[in-house]
Amino acid sequence: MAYLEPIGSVRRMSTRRTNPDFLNGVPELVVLELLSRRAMYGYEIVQAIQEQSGGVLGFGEGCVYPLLHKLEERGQLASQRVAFGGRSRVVYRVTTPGKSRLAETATEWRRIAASIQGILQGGDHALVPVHERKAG
Amino acid sequence: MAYLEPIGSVRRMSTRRTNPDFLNGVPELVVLELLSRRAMYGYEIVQAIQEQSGGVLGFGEGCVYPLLHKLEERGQLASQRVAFGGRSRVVYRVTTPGKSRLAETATEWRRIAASIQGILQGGDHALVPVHERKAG
DNA sequence: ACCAATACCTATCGGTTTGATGTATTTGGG
DNA sequence: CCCAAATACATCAAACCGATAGGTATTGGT
Repeated sequence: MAYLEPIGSVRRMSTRRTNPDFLNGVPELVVLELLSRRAMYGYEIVQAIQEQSGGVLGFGEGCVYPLLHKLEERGQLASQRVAFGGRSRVVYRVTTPGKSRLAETATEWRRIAASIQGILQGGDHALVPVHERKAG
Repeated sequence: MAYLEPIGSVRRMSTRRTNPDFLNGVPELVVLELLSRRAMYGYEIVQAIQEQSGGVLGFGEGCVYPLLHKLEERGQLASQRVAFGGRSRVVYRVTTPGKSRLAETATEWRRIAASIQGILQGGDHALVPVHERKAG
């Protein structure tokens, strides 16, 4: 059906983001956090993450959209289709369970980040050999 | 409790760790950091991660051993089999390329962690990146 | 008409971590 | 002495996640 032209291959700006690892679970946390401030639509979130992170984070649409769907399935987000200039956007907001989830994951993140930070700054002090024999 | 257990099925304490996500790439960073202080063997590293993180991190052997092999393949670690009381341990140390790698990933981690921290504390006042500082 | 940006979506690939299991040796308790 | 637990190495399947590349449609600028 397609014409012989690469009509589908819309050589676009590329949604690539080249994130540097360390990111498991972070998209969820960030999306919940951003949406907890105000309702947003998917495309907007993708850009907001880039901007608010100063370009450090850049989760593509292929990461964000499936995540939004998943969070909605879980009942942590709710969506609403909103007409906007003859066009429609799917606007998401955080539900009450979603707020709980955000609180949990944010706390968890701080714990873990602090722990890693501690190890990275551990330097030569706090150098305890692992010869602690189980005393019990 | 049948005593006729197959000899191989050693019902052990289970190496499960139940880490809470947020961890992609972190094992590598932590292993390089710990080894940069002093040479260690695998089993020791697994325990050191738990202890030095105050129990927050707990990467199992199934995570650490393959990681050690991978890092060695990359030339970022070097290993040496060391006899120890009729037993042998594989002791790892960080190579020069490994130290570079550690420096890179540690810097990267700080960038990302700071960014996420910023978003989590962002509230409504938009934080503007302050990387305009430049010597010269 | 064309192209870029906007706006939604899905599918697939690859890497990582989890959790289980295998194997062998040493140590400690009864 | 025997057994269980701890030590110490290793590998593997499944699951999960994010990166990347597609796919479709609308709008606005030139």
